[in-house]
Amino acid sequence: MNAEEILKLHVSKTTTLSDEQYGYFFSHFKQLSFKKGQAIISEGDKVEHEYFVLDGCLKSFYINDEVKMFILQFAMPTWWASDYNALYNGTRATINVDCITNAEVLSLSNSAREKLCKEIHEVEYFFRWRTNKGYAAAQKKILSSMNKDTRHRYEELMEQYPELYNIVPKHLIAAYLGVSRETLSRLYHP
Amino acid sequence: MNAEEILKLHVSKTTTLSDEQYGYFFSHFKQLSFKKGQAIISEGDKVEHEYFVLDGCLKSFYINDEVKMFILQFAMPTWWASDYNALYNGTRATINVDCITNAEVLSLSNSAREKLCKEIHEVEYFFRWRTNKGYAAAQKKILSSMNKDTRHRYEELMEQYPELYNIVPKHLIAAYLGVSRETLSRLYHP
DNA sequence: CTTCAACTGTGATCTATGTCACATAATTGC
DNA sequence: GCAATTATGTGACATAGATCACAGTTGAAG
Repeated sequence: MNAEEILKLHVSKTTTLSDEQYGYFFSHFKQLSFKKGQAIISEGDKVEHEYFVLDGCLKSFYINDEVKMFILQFAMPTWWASDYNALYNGTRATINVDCITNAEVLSLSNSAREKLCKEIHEVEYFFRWRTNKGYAAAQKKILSSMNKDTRHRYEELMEQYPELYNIVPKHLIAAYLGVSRETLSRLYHP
Repeated sequence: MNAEEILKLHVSKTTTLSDEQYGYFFSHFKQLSFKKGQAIISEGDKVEHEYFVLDGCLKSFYINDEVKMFILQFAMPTWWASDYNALYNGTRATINVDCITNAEVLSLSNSAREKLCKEIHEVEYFFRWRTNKGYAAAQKKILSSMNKDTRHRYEELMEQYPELYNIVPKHLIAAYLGVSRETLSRLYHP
């Protein structure tokens, strides 16, 4: 399946666009290839785009003053990633996004999204819906981190995204769960 | 300021509606009064509405199997609250919402929101924008909880919402920060 | 005004997790 | 194919925070 079809399938799950509308919509995206380890957004950057993952796996993460990494999200195919705070507010990036594996993505600029939302009511619906999903997922993550112990959160993650087990090194999983790599290791090597 | 004016001011910060459009928009809201301690949404309820706070303070929270409470959000005037997961997906509530103080709210049903979004493009823009804000706030909360110690998170909260200090009992603040009331108490009484 | 419930403070433990240190294994680049 | 990273396992110890127990304090309702 090519990029145009993958995105179309994704959009059509919630939104109805005519072929003409979809063609116009898709024309605003640019396809990009990245190598494993390559940065897409780095702290301090001007953030002008968001990214739709076609293939591969990205991570969005924050590095604190003690140079410790905290992973907000792994982005698998059909997921979106960016520093949305910076993107919406026109501020500099505080979140980084880079590639855990080689990746194919579609980029969409903030201005193109806003233009499309203005021009096509259905597109605005689509992006509202998408953010709703993101918001619900974020809430769930907050509750899960307050409520459940590390083992539970690890198993929840593995159950929901088994692909991660093979693709993502354990210390990154630990950084996602918010524990040290040693703690995660000891969970299954007591 | 009355309910209609408060909501109008809130909406007009991001969105331009004609007086006629706004009147129509507002006609879909219902004003409700609640007493301190009263429940608005309880676990297991069918969730059909979201709530815009005019006056007072709500909390949205989760109770786990050990009957421990975790607060997701305090909702102050001009904030929105509901169990959005349940609201969007038509599932039963897992999140509770109740009143920390007496409260005046405007309720909007899910179906009315969707109808308004369909009918008035600008309204769809408003709700997309609103969820964007919520999403950004949720991300910030996730990072903050992974990254900062309890004292930092407490001070951040107090700095951003000083009103809470007088209105909200400390054990609820602790439930928001995800620590025990004893730990929070000891922060400032060592 | 008084009575009961909700809220807050504080000591004595216990426990999960962090940190540091080092060893080994697996990947990647050349 | 080998060297150099990068990833993982594991012991010893430190520590933030949980839990339990109880006392004092405030506040709301009759």
